[in-house]
Amino acid sequence: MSRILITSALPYINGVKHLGNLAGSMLPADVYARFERARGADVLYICATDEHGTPAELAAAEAGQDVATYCAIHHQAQHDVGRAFGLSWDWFGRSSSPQNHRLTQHFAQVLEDRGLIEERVDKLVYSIDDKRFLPDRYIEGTCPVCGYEKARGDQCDNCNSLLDPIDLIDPVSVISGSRNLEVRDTRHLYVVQTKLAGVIRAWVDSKSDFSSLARSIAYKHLDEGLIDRGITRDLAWGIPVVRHGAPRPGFETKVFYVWFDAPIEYIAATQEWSDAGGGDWRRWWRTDAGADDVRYVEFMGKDNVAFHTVSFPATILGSGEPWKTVDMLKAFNWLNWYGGKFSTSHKRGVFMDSALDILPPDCWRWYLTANSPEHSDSAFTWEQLVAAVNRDLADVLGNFVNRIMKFCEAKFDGVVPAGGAAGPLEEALFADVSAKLAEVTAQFEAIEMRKSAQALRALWVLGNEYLQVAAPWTAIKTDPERAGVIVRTALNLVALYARVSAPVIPFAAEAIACGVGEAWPPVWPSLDARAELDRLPAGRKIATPPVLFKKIEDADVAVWSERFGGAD
RNA sequence: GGGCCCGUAGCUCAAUGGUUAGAGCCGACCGCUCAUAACGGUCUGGUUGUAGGUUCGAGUCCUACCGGGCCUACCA
Repeated sequence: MSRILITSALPYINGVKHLGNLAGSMLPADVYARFERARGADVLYICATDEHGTPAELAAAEAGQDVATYCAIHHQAQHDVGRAFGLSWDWFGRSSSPQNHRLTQHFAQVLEDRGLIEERVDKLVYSIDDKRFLPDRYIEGTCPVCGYEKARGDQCDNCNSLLDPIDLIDPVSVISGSRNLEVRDTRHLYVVQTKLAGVIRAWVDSKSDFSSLARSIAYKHLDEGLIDRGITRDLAWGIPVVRHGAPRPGFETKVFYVWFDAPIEYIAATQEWSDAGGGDWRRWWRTDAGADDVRYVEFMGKDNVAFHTVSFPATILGSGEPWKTVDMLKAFNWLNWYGGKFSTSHKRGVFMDSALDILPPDCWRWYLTANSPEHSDSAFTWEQLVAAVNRDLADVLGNFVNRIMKFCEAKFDGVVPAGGAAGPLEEALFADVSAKLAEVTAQFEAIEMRKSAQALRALWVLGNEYLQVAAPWTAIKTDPERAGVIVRTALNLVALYARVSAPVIPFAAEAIACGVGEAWPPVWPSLDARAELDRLPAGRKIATPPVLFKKIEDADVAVWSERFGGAD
């Protein structure tokens, strides 16, 4: 049995995620996990909240909570909304877990033992009123190049110059507005990535399954020369910096940088799963404990690629320990909101919790799969959402299931008809379905989201085409046995659709499977349509499920546009 | 500034350098009546951003330009 480890980029703890976060990592990872499980693979799908860093501290302060409480609440909220979307994580962990503390500290220790960590003194801007060092982007001031007054510490949005916050004229803290700032020396740990360039390049060279996007980003950093990375920060919330198990002298008020510990949480979350009785985490992550035959697939937005192709590999390759590394890296672009970005503050865009207020999860899952931003940025529009739900789900799939099951209930007492044999129409159908099954399987296997949806839809369409030509409503009047063959074949199509659609629309698929009395969770079909469309036993009682996909009305769109923005 | 990506039908997107550039949606027409006013069929629709170049052959490769987007390591 093949074993597949799947991770999706860790959603940051800071508030509910929007549809772009879902579309660009968690949803495609879930679709792939469901597909491979149905095929019989041993799948482990791991995700977690990324809980450290300045934004978490600030969000907690704004909410009037201590950081630990804030993170606990929002971890649970993200967990619940993810489950409501049907995300089938085997474990949804927390980067603040004890397991991640231990493992992050372990990696730092091992890297230092191997001479890959150095202490250096940086000059950073300290805000006396905020009582904290300010990350570059939390400082604003006048651009020394062009005079723009709202330049951020790292870059001027007006002239695009890359800046050092120390050079800003009249700097101000974005957090408090305070101008009471000073430059202070601060000591930090650095991973000496310059020593690892050869190892990382050889590793990237060996990853032929990486997308061109992932490879080009990795090579860009390698070609320009890797920069040693600071892996500690002056913060209270995070993983303490220790040495040989004791607080590291001079680092008592510092923690590891969130980007150092977050990817390590992929492994630590698996340990959390393990400790909770899930199984042996080593079989998935240690090549000296059976992880050699694991295929590891990562899903992420393109902003994450450099961290997953350069800095995280630097951590685990630098350790010299036998860790499993990623085999396939699937990177996504952005889902935009009417050409712009999703924005909480401007009330633009739909976030995961409110999305479920207005439509069931399958509608979103289908839309975001069929319009996945996998090869370039894509734009959310209400028009496309309506088309995806009303045309694809309601008219093509939902109506097909409904029309044939209702017909069966009306003419055959809701029982799978017996008797008769497949004729030329069925033979043609078998050939078409076999071809489409092959296409659907190939696209899911290749993790091509849009093409998977396209192929699924083409498979659904075959059902309506078949019914149109076979016309059981005519046959029932003259040749009941022939009508029985048609109904039985079409009901088998219904059952088949439940199985192949399950990765994308699991809730509807389960309702359909239940309606025709089929087992759940589903098993992926073979490519032999003749066999797959002759599975339902004659005489089985079926029950038409309630309307699978309610259509979206113009009035709904008007209300939603008002509530969420867009279309204006 | 550096790097990367994109530009194809009204819209969203396809097309290992190889027939006449294809799908879905939208639109028009025809058919069907089992079904969620649903389904099926036919048709309309293109100087592939612009200008050059390489090639027997270019949407695809090269150059320049125009337009849009992303990344750039301390937001994550």
